[in-house]
Amino acid sequence: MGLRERHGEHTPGRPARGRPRSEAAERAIIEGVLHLLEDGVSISELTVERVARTAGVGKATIYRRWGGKDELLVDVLAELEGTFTVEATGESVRGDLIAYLEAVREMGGTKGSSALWRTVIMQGRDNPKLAELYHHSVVERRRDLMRTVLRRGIERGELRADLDVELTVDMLVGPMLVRTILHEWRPTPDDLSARLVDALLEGARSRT
Amino acid sequence: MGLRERHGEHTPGRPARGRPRSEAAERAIIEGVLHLLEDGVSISELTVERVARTAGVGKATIYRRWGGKDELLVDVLAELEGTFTVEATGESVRGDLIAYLEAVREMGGTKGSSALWRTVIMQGRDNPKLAELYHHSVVERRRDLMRTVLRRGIERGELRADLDVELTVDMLVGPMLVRTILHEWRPTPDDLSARLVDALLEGARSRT
Amino acid sequence: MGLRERHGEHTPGRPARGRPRSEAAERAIIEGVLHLLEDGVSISELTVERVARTAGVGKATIYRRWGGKDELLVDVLAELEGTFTVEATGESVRGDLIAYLEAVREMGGTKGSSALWRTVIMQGRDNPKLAELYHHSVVERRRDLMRTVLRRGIERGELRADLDVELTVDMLVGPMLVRTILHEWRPTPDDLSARLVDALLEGARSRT
Amino acid sequence: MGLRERHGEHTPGRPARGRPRSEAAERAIIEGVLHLLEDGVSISELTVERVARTAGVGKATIYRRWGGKDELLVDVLAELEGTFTVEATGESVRGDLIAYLEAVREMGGTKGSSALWRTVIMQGRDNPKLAELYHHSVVERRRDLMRTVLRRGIERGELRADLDVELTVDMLVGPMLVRTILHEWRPTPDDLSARLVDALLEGARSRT
DNA sequence: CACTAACCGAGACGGTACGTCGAGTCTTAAC
DNA sequence: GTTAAGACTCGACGTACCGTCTCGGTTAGTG
Repeated sequence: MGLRERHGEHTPGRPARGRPRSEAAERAIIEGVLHLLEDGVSISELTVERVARTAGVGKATIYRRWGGKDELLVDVLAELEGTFTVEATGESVRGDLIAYLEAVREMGGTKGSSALWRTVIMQGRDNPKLAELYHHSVVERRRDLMRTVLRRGIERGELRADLDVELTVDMLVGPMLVRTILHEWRPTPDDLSARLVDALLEGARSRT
Repeated sequence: MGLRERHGEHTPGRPARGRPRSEAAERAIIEGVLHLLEDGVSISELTVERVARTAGVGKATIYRRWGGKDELLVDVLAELEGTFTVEATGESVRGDLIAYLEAVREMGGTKGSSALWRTVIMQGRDNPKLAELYHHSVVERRRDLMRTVLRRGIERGELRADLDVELTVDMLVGPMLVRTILHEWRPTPDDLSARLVDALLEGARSRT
Repeated sequence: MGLRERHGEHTPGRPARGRPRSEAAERAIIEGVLHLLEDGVSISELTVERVARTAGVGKATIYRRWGGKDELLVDVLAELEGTFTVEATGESVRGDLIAYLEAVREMGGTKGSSALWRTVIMQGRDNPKLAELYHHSVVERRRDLMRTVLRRGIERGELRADLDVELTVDMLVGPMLVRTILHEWRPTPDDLSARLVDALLEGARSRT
Repeated sequence: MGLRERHGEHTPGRPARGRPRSEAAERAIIEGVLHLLEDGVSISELTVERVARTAGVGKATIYRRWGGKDELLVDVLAELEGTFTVEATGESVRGDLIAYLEAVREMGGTKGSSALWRTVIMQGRDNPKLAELYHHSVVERRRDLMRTVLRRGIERGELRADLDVELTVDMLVGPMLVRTILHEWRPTPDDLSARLVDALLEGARSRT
């Protein structure tokens, strides 16, 4: 995943010494967190102590792999991210963008996912390295998908040549985040993605 | 403000007895938090214990007014919100929207402000009542300003008659939030507001 | 007792501020330790965590008063020491010495007492200040009683004029310690004190 | 030595198979402990983990030989005990006893020796088997030397015929222990042994 | 000479206790 | 009845060792 295996792992240069780290323990920890989140345990209730108890693991085994709760949660989020897939047909820019936003919407709906998003956003100030790491390996990967779609649209002539790609990505991602994370309680109608893409494509100005 | 003065205050019906609450203490607490935030103290370092020490106040004095750190922070955010003003001339929808977004951008740049935003966002799951309270008295007030502008634009014929107002608000607010809170580190060029409004008005579709 | 009230207690100079320390908590802690010792809990099983649980007290409340388990145990020992009394009639040196040794023997037989003795002896190297404090306020007090008895014996002519008082104290205390602490399992016959005193008085040399 | 080679050693009945235990490792461990003790490391700081690190040995290598820290320390003490020798000429009871006590005094002065004594004393309650083992193989051996000297004195008529040998041993050993272990800080004058023996022989009673 | 069982250092494992910190509540004297 | 101060119980923090287990890699004998 590129996020895990960062903390105190042995350097691949020298030969592996001592008992290797248990993959079973690692899985038990991450799945323990997911299980707790699915049970509606909030982030502040998600103590390292409790995760260890749930996973049937010593606290030290957690701290051996991650520097603390935050780093662990980033990896759990990465685990969820692994399930993120987009079915972009490439037939039209409109279709691809809608497919992408639908995928984002589904992710946001996943149990615990938005709570985790919140946490990583929260940690941005406290732990800049963590935030940067997360953004480079998760956020940027997603944004790149959109950039590719948009650039192809410009090349094909479907989108205006002077389009500000970065700004457009923000205009697609931003509203989706507002709905799924900030105003989680607000309903997200099924055709939200389509309406958002259309609004972006057609513009708000009256054309009489 | 509507947010403060909620917790454990004596009912105005019966006569006030004993020593009245010190307004000086209240100011000292809120300004203590602001001072700490300006000094780069992160939210997790912002303990009630530390706030009390900084403000030269007993912990009980804080708990007498607010239910906990979260409620206190909402009031501090409301304090900041009080400085939020928009100079909307009413001359054109474009100008008003740009003026509004510029005001949002300035708020986001305020020291500690985005950290507080993060916190309230974070608390959404843990403390739904708090989130709701915050949204109704701060967020909705802001959104109402935009709705008014947009509806006036529709009436004037500047905006298309079938415009989805709520969605459009999200498309203006969302990207701004992404910049000022999520990707705080990304540069926010001076003309960002104008470019965002224009992109929204004109649409992305190529018009040959 | 002179041993307690050492750790982090407020200086009597300035006025007492804040909630005073709970004497009930203090009693609960010390009596909790005594209760555990009586239940046959060994010193290494006597964790701070367990004492806190038994006494129904937070760990911090213990650490607020004592620097750690060792200091606490010295105070518990002092508590036991408070029950140490000798019924010396002053009629004869022999009688007084026997009475004293009997008192020592009873103390050693007290549940938990010898375990505590062991601990303090043990800590001698690790924590010299603690050991010194203990010796000055407990051990020396006891030895002084014996010195007085012995000096009175010399004045009366019951004991030889050139008697080495310190050495004689050691010769009385040492064997008793060997029996009650070191070789706890060895039987201590009822007339042990008398035989010890007589052996000391009469000497081992054959007198034909 | 009689103490070592107890733990998990292969039964001599069946043929020895596999790699034999490294004597070098064993020496490294014991000398590691002695080295640490000489460096002023206290018993509570003397963790198995640290001993293993110091000796350049895996923890399992220690646990393969001894059941834990306590058993290891008994063996280290036995190592020291090996240096205990008495030069008893047999010419007079007085001379032999003094020679013996001098040997004890020298042992007590050895670096780390008294700390180890303390430890074994300490463990008496927690680990009775250990204490018994230690007493039978170290303490009793020493005491037997004294019993022999005393009985010879009685036979020769140097000592009174009704002498309580056990009690007399205690009266010789006890004061020496008090000085070298309990009151380690008290000076032990060169002629202490002689004065102690003389006091025991002559008695305290005034003989006018 | 190959086999193989038990050793070796290293270090991860599930635990327990450590001593500290903060949460939110309670109890003083002072005003 | 408030105030600042500082106690209280509770529970999580992150660390250190415990005694055990598991690696890859020796190091004898035996077959």
